[in-house]
This record gives sequence, C-alpha cells and structure tokens, in this order.
Amino acid sequence: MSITHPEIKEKRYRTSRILEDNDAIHLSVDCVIFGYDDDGLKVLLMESDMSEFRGKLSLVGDILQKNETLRQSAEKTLLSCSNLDNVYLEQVEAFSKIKRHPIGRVITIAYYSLLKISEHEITDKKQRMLRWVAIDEIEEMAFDHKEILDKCYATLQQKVRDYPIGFNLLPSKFSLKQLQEFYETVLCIKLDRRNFRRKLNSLDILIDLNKNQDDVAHLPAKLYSFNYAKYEKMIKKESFRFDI
Amino acid sequence: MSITHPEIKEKRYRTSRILEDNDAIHLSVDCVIFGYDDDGLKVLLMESDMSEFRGKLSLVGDILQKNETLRQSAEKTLLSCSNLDNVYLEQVEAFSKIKRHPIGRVITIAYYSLLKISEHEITDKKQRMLRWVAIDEIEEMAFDHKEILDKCYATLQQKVRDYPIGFNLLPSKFSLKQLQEFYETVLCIKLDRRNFRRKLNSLDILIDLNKNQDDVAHLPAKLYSFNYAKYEKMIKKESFRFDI
DNA sequence: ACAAAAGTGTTGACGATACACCCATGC
DNA sequence: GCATGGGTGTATCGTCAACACTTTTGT
Repeated sequence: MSITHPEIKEKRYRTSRILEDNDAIHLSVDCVIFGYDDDGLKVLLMESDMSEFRGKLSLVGDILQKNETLRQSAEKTLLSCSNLDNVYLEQVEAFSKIKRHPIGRVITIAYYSLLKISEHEITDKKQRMLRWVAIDEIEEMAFDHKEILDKCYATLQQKVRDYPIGFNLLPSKFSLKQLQEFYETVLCIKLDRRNFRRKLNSLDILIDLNKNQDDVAHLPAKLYSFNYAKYEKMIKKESFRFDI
Repeated sequence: MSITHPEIKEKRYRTSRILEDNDAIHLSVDCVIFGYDDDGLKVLLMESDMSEFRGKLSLVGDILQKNETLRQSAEKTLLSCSNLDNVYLEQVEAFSKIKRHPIGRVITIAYYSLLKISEHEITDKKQRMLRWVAIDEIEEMAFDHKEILDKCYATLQQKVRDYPIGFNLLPSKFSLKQLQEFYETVLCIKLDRRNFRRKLNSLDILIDLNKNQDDVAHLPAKLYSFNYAKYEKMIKKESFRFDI
C-alpha cells in the first residue's frame, strides 16, 4: 500500500493516530447507539470519513488511548455525540478479522448503548454527519460495521427478553400500550394485549403514576414508570428471568 | 519501573515480545479451558511465570500476533496445551483495566473452551506447569485472572442452561445419571431424577445406544449419545431454548 | 441377602394462550 | 354519534414440581 497515493494521504491525515506505528496492532472501540421513539428503533450513525467507504454509513467510535479503559473510550464517544452520560452501555464482542480495516490491523471492541431519542439531543462535537437511521433501513455499511451492528442487535434482543433494559429506551413515563409496542417493535413479534398486561401486572415492577395521557382523541391511557428499586431487589433474590 | 532491577530483567526476558514498544497498547488472548470428568468441573491452569505472581495460578494465553485473528490465537493456545483442535471455543469479554498487567498496558480478550478431560491428554509444548484445578478450589490468581475466570464460569452456566453445550464436556457415551450429575455440578443445583429424565425424553435429542454399562455393582444404566444433527435442525426452526 | 444405583407414573399448581365486548374521549 | 384506542375476564392446555417403590446387578 503506497503512501504516495492521494487516497492514502487523505487516510493518513484523518486517521493519523493509528498510523504512528505501521507494524503494531491497533485497538478501537465502536459504539452501536440504539435510540427509540414512537417511530421505532434507530441507530445513531455517521457517514464514513474514509474514501474507500464514501457515502457509506459507519458506527461512531474512536481509537483507544493508553490511559483509558475500553468502557471509558465508549463513554467518551457517547459524550462526543450527545451531552448525556449515564446511559446504558454494554460490551458485546471484539472483532478481529485481519483485513477489516483498509489501512492496517485494527481490532475493534463493540459496545452498544441505549437511549431515549426524545430526551437526548444530538450535539455532535466532531462535525461528523450524525443521524438516526431506522434499524430496518440499514443495509450496506463501512468496514465490517454491518456485521457488528447485527451482532449488537441480536444481543439487544436477547437481553430485552431476559432483563427490563427496555426502560432505557422508553420515555420515563409511558402507557402499557407504548410498552407493548416497544417489545413488538424490538423483538419483531406480535403480543396479545390482555396477556401482556396481565404479565406486567404479575411482575409488579411498574409504578402507577395515577396520571393519564391528555390530548388524545380517545380514552386516555394510564401512565406508568419503571420501579428500578424493586427490580434490583428481585434480581438479587432468585434466578429471576424477565421473560417477555 | 527500573529496567536494571533483576526481577524486571526476568520479566523482560519472558515477555520480551510485548515490551518491544513501551508506549503501545498490547493485546493478549487468554483461555479459560474448562474440563470435566467424574470428579467435577476443572480449569486448566499454569503457575505464573512472572515474579510478581510467583506461585500464583494463571490462565494460559499468548500475545496476539499481527497475522492472526483473536480466535486463531486462542486455538493456537489450545493446541499448545493438548493435541486436539476442534474443541468448543467462545469469546467472552475484553478486560482492559489500566493496571491489570504489571509491565505495561495489556488488554486481554478472554475465551473459554470446553473439553472432556478423559479424551484429551494434556501435552504441554511450552514447558509450563499445567494442571487441572477443581473450579471450587481456585482462590487467588495472577493478574485479574480470577475475575476473568469468574466471568467465564458465569457465562458457561448461563449458556449451559440455554444450549446443550454440556455435551462438549461429557464423554461421548454417558448415562442419564452422568448427564444429570453434570448439570447439578456445573449449575450447583439439585435436580429431581424423574423430572430430569422426563425432560430429556421430551427434548428428544439423545440417541439410545442400546448398550449398558458393565462392571458396575448395581443395575447397569443405559448409555446415550447426543444427537447433534437433530439439535441443529431444532434450533433453526423456532425460538428454541434448552432450558434445563 | 444386602448394598447401590436404575428405572418408572400420578397429581396438583401455575402460567401461557386464545378469545370478544364495553368504555371514555376528541372531533 | 362516531372513530379511536383503552381496559377487562374466563376457559383450556401444557409444563413444572413434588413425591415412593420396585428392579437389577455384584459382592
């Protein structure tokens, strides 16, 4: 790979940090940032800044710095996209195919993160082209990022069935219908309304806010919030499975 | 950290490869090799070759080479311990605490592996002090290896409940009692014999070998093997959960 | 004959599924 | 008054848990 080729020069500029040592193995952290609103499940993506992938969508991420852990790097990436910290964040897998990055050997650790779109304004600090893309509209991506996204989505689906992490994606006040729609959307399934409500009732982890929707052209639904404290106690006691 | 100190010299010698560039972040792959026999669940460990951890137990692993994937590195480590390849191997997590390795910044990716102790002779190719250690006798370990082991064991337990990966640990011919003991040992639970047998019967993934134990001082048990082909078909059809 | 483990059935409780009608609100 | 979505109950089925006695073999 000649360093005099103009495309390579561009790459050298944009990703200079990882080119300091051509023989080394480099490490990056990529984030699959899932967001949810009434339109469905979306992922925060940027347009790739590499000429090989011009126009292609890419995950947000960064090269790992020497004085930070993988999680800290992911948190920095989150902060660079939106002003919020304290969002749900979980490591998924390391991807290490030899040729996955065109300019050298880069191994990436994937994290996924969950947030409520309506409550987190995107304020990109790195002049990237960030935008929310509906999960089922994402086709080709830069690098092996589609593979990473697919793996993270599968992990999210698994996790959502076993633990109530969906409450990181839903607004803090929600109706049972919204909750059901969330599960139907994320898991791509249909649920029976009455059975779903009975299930949630028996789990006893919602707080009845004694409030109703307003401004809706029909019977206003009751609003609930998630009882984190109660849930924490439950998982400590036994082999608890949320099991939606 | 002075390089003239004799202990440091020893470390430099033994781990010379990862000291070539003191400023870089280095990558290793560590393997939690689980083995099982009638005595229970064990892990293949070595005595640490680092003076800081003299006498402490350590996972086996290696520095990642530039021309190999993480999985290939793990497979190489497995081959260096025992002549077998084609063993169950799965990535678990990357560990990246800043001070986890005394001689520099080393991030490690943990894999766990499953094998039948009786069918895999240990033939160490690197003159380490390898031995099988019962899982409940492992206390202190070198580096953060205890933390890594604990995480891998938790992952194994989770996985064993959902998928029949236990058949990688059991002998290829086994009795229902052996199978039940396996689940009881690995999951640290007690199971009802009749309910367990009914469960396995209903799953219909065992092959009745029409053979019995011999040389036992009691009614000889029937022997079974696992029907991999049938299981593969099952998981493709629906949302299958083994659910022991 | 005895010790040791193999093998076998029934019941009751609970949770999952399937399904249809009335109610409150905004327009 | 009508369109829209909210809210509720019951019957059936399958699955899980609890439980004790008889059989076969080697010594």
